[in-house]
Amino acid sequence: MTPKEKLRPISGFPEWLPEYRMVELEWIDKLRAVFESFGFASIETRSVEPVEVLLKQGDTDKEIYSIGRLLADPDDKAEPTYALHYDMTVPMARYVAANMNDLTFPFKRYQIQKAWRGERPQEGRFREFLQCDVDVVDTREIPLHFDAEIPVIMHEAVNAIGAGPLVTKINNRKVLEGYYAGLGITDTANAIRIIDKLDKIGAKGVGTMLGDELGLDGDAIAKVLGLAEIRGNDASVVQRVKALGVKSDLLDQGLDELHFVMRELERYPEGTFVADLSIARGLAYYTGTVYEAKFADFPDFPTVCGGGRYDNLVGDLINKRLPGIGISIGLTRIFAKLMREGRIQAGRKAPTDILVVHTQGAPYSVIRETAGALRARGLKVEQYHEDRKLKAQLKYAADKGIPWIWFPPAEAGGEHQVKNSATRDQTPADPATWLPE
RNA sequence: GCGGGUGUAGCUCAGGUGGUUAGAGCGCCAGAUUGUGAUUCUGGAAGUCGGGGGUUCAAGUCCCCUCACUCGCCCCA
Repeated sequence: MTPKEKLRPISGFPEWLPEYRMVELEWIDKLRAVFESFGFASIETRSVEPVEVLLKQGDTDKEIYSIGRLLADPDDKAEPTYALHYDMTVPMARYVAANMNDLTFPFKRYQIQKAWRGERPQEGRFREFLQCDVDVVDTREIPLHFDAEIPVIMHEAVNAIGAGPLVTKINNRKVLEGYYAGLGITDTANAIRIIDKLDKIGAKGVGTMLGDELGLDGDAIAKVLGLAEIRGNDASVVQRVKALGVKSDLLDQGLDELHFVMRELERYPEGTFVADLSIARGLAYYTGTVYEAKFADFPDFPTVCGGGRYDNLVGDLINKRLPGIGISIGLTRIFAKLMREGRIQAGRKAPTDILVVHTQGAPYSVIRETAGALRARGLKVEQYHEDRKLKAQLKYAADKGIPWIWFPPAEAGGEHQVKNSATRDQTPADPATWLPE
């Protein structure tokens, strides 16, 4: 590997400059505040899981990164295979199952962590990214009210970081599965996968695929498309689904649930939460309400938040059924897109409030004690550790956007001065009492 | 996994049809009557032209392979 290659960016592993990272940190603080305002507690799970834990749920062809020790013996069968987690849901399920006795249910937690996926990167798709998950897990049946609360939490969180407006589409897996069952479609998983392409390839393309791949006749295709085209802001969509005349118990149950959720969300501005019967979500473990949110301004950009209800995530891990519901916010995806669109106002390059310059000839102890006195009063203070020409020190402060410059006296007991970077006013000041502004 | 595009200084890029010691702007460092930020001026450091092979008297330039980045497809929590 040449030195040049060592320096190259790695596709899908984004890094931000300090001025942007500061904004990202502010976002994280705001998201935390919203999650905690709803009573969710934070946990952090390890970055790796046994490969079998990650593969057991969902599909088996996941693009996951496995990890190993460079010094491991490749023939050692006892060496376990770990992999970086590709979401927070599966690790959370494992964590809950492992700590059943010590958790109080319903267990409500949020997690803001990196996730890793090996998929080919492209705009909005990374291999290492930050994700914020909010979930509720219970040992008993989870009330439907959570189905309405979860998207509200997400909505408030996204608003808090100024990333909206989003359009959140809502559907219910029971409606899809019940409807397809009522039509006699057995391969619901594939039907859902094809329907998911409606936005991309249109009704005609979807109809062709349904015919070619699932062997549906024109009548069934029309029925499937008829359902997928239903969307609306309120509970009335339920009537329109019923009007299609497909019958099944599961469908009725799903429609009742969807009706309840949409009724609860009717108080939000039109277009914020929309029932959309074409939304399916790829993940296999969803069993009820599903959510998918996109930027209102960038409809072609991939989903930025997604989630839903699942009957059971831990069934393979312990002999117990733990239903849950949650949603995930794609922090890196949102951040990178808004950055690309120039919507992120980069702040200062450092948190420093005051730069204490190295006054020519001043004893180092005077400079250090000056900085210490200011720092002890809660200010963010850095010293210029080199007796370099003032011009260079001031340029450093200007380049970093440091708002105040402090001039310690050349000898102990002398006069201190402070300068406002913006106005360039310079006045005597006492490090024991001085305050900004 | 498949297809298109692109790889030259820290960054953004020039370098018709091959031809002496590979350039610019920005950035960086130093200086312009010995310590207060700008602009300007002067000087300086910095590139095995992504890597390997081939054609040729001669390759940054042409051919092949390979790697990386990037856009799209596939897939997608």
